[in-house]
Amino acid sequence: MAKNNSKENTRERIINSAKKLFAEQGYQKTTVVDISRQAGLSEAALYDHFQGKEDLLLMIPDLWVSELLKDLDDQLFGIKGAVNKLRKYLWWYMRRVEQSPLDAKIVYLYLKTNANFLNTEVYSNVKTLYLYLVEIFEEGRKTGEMKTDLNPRLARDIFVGTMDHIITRWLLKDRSYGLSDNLEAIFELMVDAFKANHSN
Amino acid sequence: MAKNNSKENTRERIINSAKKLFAEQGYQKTTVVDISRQAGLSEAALYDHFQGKEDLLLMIPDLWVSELLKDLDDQLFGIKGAVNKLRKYLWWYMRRVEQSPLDAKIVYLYLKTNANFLNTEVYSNVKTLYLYLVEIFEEGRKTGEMKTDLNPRLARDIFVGTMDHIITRWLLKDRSYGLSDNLEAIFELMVDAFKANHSN
DNA sequence: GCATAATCCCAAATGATATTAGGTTGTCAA
DNA sequence: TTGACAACCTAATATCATTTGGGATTATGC
Repeated sequence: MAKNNSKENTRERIINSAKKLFAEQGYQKTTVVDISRQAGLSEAALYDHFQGKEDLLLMIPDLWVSELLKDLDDQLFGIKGAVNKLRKYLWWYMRRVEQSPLDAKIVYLYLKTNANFLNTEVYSNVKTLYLYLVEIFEEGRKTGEMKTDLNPRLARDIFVGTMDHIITRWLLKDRSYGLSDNLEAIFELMVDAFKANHSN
Repeated sequence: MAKNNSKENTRERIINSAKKLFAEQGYQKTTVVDISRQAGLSEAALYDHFQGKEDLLLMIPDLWVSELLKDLDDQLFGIKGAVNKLRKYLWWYMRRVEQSPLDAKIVYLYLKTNANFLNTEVYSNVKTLYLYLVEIFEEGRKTGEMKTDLNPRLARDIFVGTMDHIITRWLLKDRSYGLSDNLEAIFELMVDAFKANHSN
């Protein structure tokens, strides 16, 4: 239907406008008027599509993280060995962040401060993304590729923490350098924490 | 002087009120009226002491991080070996966070989203805090206690990223468990990424 | 002492901005 | 044709952050 289509179009236009403005000026400094102007609408019309400004903020990364989740299976399919999967995970994720810096900025800088984040669909999807890591570490432990006494959740903390830290700094510094610089070096470093000690 | 003293008192009362409310309800949901009521003042009086709500937000962790910085030298003094210093750093920092959860919450959840964060005194102090880590890693590299080809800045990224991740989760989960649970285990794991391989 | 200035505080505007009310137009199905 | 509904609008209203313009109290200089 043309109607439905136009509605979807408008929704998308609003989301994209908000995404752009939130990422550029920050959540607080962006006004609802800004967003609706950018989308070519009145403020009131925006409220027919979204509950409000905060709702809009939570909506934006929802889509992105869902897509990530959908893609991940594909990306890891057919890769042999825990270390290789882990490497793929890292490069894949960093690339996706680099390709969608606006979404990433909203997730990393604005979402976590929101009191409702933990009740969000996004949060549950992020947890699932991380779950893959735990599984990879478990696989590595079982196959002996990694330490046999490796605690997969602690390993995940190190891995995710390091990724998040690098990403957050990159976002704060306005993406003035390549996100994947030094990535292989840092990967090798981290992996030494997980790998079985071959010389023993 | 009594006057100066009272002024300092009021300033402190305002800061403590704001700290409490920001940490409890979040920055956005806390109003200036809330803060001034809590401090037993009118809104207008608050503006004689601070430039505004945002200024207040940036002021709060300033004090805390300065204190941390002052304390750090003392804490590391007299500890021999890079790994031992690193362990001390981790436990010390986590304890300080546990002791000042309100400050930590503001730094970790609200400050990073602020556009002016990078121009803040806090940011520069945080960088100095991290610099100690780089120095520890350099020492470890030089003495052979750690890998001779260890890149100290990458090692710092892993270390800081992991700490931050653990702290952020703890804060988001409303500090419902001990922050230092599993700390030694995660430390041992991380250190394997940095340590020289003794068997080679 | 006394005038002057400075400090600390307030009640009441002001201004910006999120949100809502109520109405208009256009589309479509019966 | 008409009634319902979708999508949009203009014009309130509500909620704060911030300013204005003092009032009281306390130092400071003479």
